[in-house]
Amino acid sequence: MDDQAIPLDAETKAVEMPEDHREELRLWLRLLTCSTLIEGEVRRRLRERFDVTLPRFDLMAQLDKAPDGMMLSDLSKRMMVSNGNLTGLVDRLVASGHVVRTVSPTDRRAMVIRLTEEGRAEFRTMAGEHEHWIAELFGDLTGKDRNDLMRLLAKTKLSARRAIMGDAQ
Amino acid sequence: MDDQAIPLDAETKAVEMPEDHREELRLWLRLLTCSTLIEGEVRRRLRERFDVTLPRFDLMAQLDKAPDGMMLSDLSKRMMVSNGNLTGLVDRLVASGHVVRTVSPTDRRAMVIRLTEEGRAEFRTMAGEHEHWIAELFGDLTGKDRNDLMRLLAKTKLSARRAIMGDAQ
DNA sequence: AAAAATTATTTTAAGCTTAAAACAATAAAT
DNA sequence: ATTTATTGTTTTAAGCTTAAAATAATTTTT
Repeated sequence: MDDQAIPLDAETKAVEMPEDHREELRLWLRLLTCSTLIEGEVRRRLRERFDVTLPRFDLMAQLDKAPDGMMLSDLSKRMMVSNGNLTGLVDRLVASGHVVRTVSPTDRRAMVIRLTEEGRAEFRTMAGEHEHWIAELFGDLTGKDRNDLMRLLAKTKLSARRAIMGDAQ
Repeated sequence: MDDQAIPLDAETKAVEMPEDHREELRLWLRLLTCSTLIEGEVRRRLRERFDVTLPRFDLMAQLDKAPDGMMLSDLSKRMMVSNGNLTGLVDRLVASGHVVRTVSPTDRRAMVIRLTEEGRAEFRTMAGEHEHWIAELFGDLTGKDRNDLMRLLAKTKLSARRAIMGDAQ
């Protein structure tokens, strides 16, 4: 709409007239700063308090929601990380006794990953504290702030998805 | 304030009465999803289009704003990454001819990192496209959306900082 | 001025992460 | 039924990332 505010003749139109997207850029950088800041602190506390890494915690969080376990490829989609990444992560969590890896009975390619009893118990303890950390980190936001932010981030998520995947699918 | 809505007798008070912070948790996960989604796409396009990694791009973006270069430790603070991380990153950017590393004339401990002419030219090209990608990714947000989101993220950033550093300093 | 503390950077070890290639099993097409 | 394509996982190579320890120079304290 700004483009139409000032009438342009044919010559002026032909000249490269780059739109200014600094506002969107600042928005993106601020979003990134927020998540980096919070993620870094969560990572630090998880290590300090439970000697666990954030990726391990995230993986266990996914499995905690799936009592019957999850396929590695589903984990990959949910966590938005590569399959190869998960292979190593699961290796280490198997080694530490937090999860088990079994071959799917219906598909011999697929691996089903499941929390062990100990893994689940340990995760629940960590998750309890984690929830308080998050509440503390977002503590200055009012209920309305959180609501508004939630809505705007939902819209942002959809916008990004559309830009990434195209409107198709 | 919710705690005071229902009067509790001494006995009830003594029982563990955990507050529910699932709302904040969902907010955090949504924020993280947004930044992971966008960051992943930017990373993918930088590689595809310019064969460059996001950390390299970020480092050059900082240097582009500092014509006289920056100290490694300042870079570290700005980018919110460890010093050790930067040492390797700078190594690789020196090897590819994008930046130069010089000892500070005023402090023999300090390294000043600067873009080369080629590095700056290449960065400017990439930054131009990058700005369009971001605009596209946030394309479904209205001007008001962007404004509101900007404000809420500013508040979130302050809230997180307070929680991390404490009110002091 | 010498000792102690701080600041700036690098090194190290371990783990995280990705993209791309390889492998293996299932599903679809002929 | 065989070929072809797809799907699920692992491996590989390179790079990113951190925390902690080590090194070196500056600043502060005594």
